[in-house]
Amino acid sequence: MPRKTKANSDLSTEEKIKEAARKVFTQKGYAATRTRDIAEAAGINLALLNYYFRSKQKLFEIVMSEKIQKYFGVLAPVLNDASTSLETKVETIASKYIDLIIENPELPLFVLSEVRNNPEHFIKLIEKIDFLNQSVFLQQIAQKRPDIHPFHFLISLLGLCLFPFLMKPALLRIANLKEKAFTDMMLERKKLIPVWMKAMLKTKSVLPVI
Amino acid sequence: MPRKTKANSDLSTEEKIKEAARKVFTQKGYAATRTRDIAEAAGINLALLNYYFRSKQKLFEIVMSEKIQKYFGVLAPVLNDASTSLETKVETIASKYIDLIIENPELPLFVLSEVRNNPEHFIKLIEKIDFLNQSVFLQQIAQKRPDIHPFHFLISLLGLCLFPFLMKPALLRIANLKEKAFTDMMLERKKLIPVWMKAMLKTKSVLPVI
DNA sequence: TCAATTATTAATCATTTGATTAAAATATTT
DNA sequence: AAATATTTTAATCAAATGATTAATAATTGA
Repeated sequence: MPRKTKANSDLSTEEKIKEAARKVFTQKGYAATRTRDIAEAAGINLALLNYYFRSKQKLFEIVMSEKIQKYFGVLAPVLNDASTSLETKVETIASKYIDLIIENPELPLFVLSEVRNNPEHFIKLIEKIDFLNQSVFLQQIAQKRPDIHPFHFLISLLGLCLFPFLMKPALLRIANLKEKAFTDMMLERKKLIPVWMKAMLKTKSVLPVI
Repeated sequence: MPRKTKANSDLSTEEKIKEAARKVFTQKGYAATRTRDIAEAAGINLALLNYYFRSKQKLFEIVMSEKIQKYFGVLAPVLNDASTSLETKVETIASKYIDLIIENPELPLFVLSEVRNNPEHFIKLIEKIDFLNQSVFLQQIAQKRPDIHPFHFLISLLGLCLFPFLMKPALLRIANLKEKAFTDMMLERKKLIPVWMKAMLKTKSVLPVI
């Protein structure tokens, strides 16, 4: 067993493994990742992986937890801030989210894939974001557009931010973009999305009243 | 070798395997799928899989090709129709796409994951949609909004259609939706998205002129 | 310093898994 | 029906892979 009791000066091995795991898992997904890949990427002996983290699964869960926290942690405080306007929230979310994902471009697809493959791992994490239902953000939307389910707008906002990163490989090829040009476009979207969302919230009602 | 020369009355075995492969591959992704899973789902002996399709990889490529064709095949004719307005195109795409995905809800994530894991498999297929660059659709957008890269709008449109399906598992849980309610929301989006896109295309310019 | 603890390594295990083989069953042709 | 071709099955192989073990090295605490 690895010791955890003592303040060990050199955390590097354990951290190296986690770092490598983050990288390989996010790149290839759980099933396609071999523990040997992680060991190699970390520059450590394969057995050390099991020494520090019992199993591939355990290591994955740790890395995953952190990722999800990062993924949704950005949202929570913004969405529940009663002191800011809806418009401000949209601006903040678009800006923070796009920045976050520019630095973790593989995160969205990774999370979505793994939620699909192992939904049970995410029950706890999803419970953490149950606050969303009662969030100030959704209330503000509902107030402005009582005719449309507020989740329509939340999904749209997230989709406008995230989807380009999901399409990135295809996009680079089809639109003939370089990495830099793609990033620039995503930075542009930080300005575009709030404007778009504002316009979307203003549109006339088209859904039948029930 | 399976014979292919003769008009065999009973295609069922080969087709059963493909059907099962479609299902299991799209549900779990390539790496997490075991040929035994497919065989079991198809109710056939494992060896038959290799008898009809040499290898897991070959079977996957066949199934994949068909899926992608379906995925992008809907777009092509619509995007290149010079006789319809931009608005009409947006309506048609939103409507057709959402219908398509309601019937293949796992398709988007499957395609995106596999493009990530094996981009080389998709080079040919991506070449097929190179027409997009010169498509009437993009030209119409560029004409209406010369200040914004037309791909911004294409991505947004696709994102608004597809992203809810990617988020579906989380959404059902968080928004407390049932399957039916989710589908209804997606049908609503067929009306909402064209209205939204129209509003987005009308917004005032916010990007700096270069 | 030296015993005890912790970390690391190489070798190996056991299971999973894609694929093959040889024999049996079924269908087709003559 | 006999011969031939095709399909299906059970058994098995070989490689990959997650995990363990036993020995060694390094570190720590007395």
